[in-house]
Amino acid sequence: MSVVVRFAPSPTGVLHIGSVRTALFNWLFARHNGGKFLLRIEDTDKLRSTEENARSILEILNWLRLDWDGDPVIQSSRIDRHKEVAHDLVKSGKAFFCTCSPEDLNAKKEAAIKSGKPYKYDGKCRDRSGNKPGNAVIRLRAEMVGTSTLDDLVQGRVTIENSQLDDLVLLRSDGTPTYMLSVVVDDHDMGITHVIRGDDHLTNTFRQMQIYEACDWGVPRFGHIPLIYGPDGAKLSKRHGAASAQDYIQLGYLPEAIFNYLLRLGWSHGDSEIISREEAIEWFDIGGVGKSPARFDMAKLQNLNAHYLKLKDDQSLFDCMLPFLEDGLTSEQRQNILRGMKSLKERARTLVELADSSKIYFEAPTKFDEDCGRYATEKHLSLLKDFSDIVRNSAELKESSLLEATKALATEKDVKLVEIAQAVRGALCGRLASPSIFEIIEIIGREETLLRIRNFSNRIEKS
RNA sequence: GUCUCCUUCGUCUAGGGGUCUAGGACACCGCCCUUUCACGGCGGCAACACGGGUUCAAAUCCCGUAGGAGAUGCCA
Repeated sequence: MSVVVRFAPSPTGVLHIGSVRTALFNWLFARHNGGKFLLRIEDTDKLRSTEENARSILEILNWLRLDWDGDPVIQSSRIDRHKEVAHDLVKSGKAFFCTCSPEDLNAKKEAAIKSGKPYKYDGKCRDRSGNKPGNAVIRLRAEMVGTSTLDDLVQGRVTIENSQLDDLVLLRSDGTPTYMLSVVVDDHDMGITHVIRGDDHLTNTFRQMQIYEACDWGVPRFGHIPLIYGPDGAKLSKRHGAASAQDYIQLGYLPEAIFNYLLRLGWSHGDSEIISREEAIEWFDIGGVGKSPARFDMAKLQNLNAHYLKLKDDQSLFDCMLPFLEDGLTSEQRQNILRGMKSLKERARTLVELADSSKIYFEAPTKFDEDCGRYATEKHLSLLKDFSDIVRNSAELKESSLLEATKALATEKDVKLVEIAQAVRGALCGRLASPSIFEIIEIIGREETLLRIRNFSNRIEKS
């Protein structure tokens, strides 16, 4: 059986992270089954769609390495075809012209709601015949009796009464096709075998199935995956966890982490947590996707990201981090960051954190965390002087020899090593958390070390 | 309102009648390692929404209830 799936975003805004997951599941389904993963840009809402958005969607798919087959289909280029199908349906009696005005319909709807009755189109124009009246819409002549059943790949068997459905609009009064018509026609023409999409489309699927049947086309299989919610169970938004894929890039997440996290959200393979893309392709099964909606957990994403950060080699991690660093770094500064990368990446959860922590290798601290004040005493001032002497007099600045010398100093002065180390750390980094101070000294060198300690000491003396 | 779907630790989940005194991961807490912070190691806290059935046996099957979500557009 050959499998053809598609991802069909509309470029009306930024790509939501939930849509990214839909794309991921489609891609995995295609790759697992050796099928095709097609792309369709649903840009029929000309008012809200932009080229810019469309471009950024492709960028994000590329970023995640979700490669698609063939050229993207641009839905707006297919409008004539959609219209043709609608008119064919009128000819074959499966659809009809309707001249009810939106105002009339609205009035009927409000009346129905007011009287507590379920509303649906009353079929007033069903028996109209002849040519298209001026500003008529085309409605599907929907099946009203019996039931319809959908064997959903994710949701299982779902059945509804056809009486719930009504004669949906296929072509608007201005002659443009509706979403319902366009998806069906495009999915059919593109040879889509499996439609995997958000479960907000679940009930619409029954309407779409009727269009397939009216056209006498085979109905594809459907899989409706649950939406993703924010940490508080509400919709994912900027306020509660980022909402768009672009946000996560800016927050400093790696594509590997997003890939893994999104896959694990609502899907699992036993106890596996860290899943490579190869394993994902091998293991993915659409039936294994959970039916219940999942909440987005930033902490878990961060943990995964930290994991993938550590996995990356120093050079490529540096390249990933580059956009988060300020421009104009000298090649020496870059070299220093690279040398310190091994220890830096153990401490960072995101590229933003990594870039921030790497500052110690190209600029002296300009501000100091409050808790550095603990080491701003007479005693520490004197220790910093002694430590400076060690740095000044060491033949070469090696981590091991510096450590020995500092230990000796601690013994001599009868203080704990930590007292010296933390004072030095504060002076070098402006904060009390960093890689080994001796490693930092080895990288930034004698002059810079002495300078930073002097600056810090001056500060203490002033206050 | 009507229809549809969902409900296992705080979160993501394993589980598909007996192996469940319910497993893993993240988060949290404690201990160890340690010049700090991390990393790593060890340990701890913590869940089957509720009520009825069916069955020798139910987290697992059925029916209700409650709560949540989605659909009900000449948006996509």
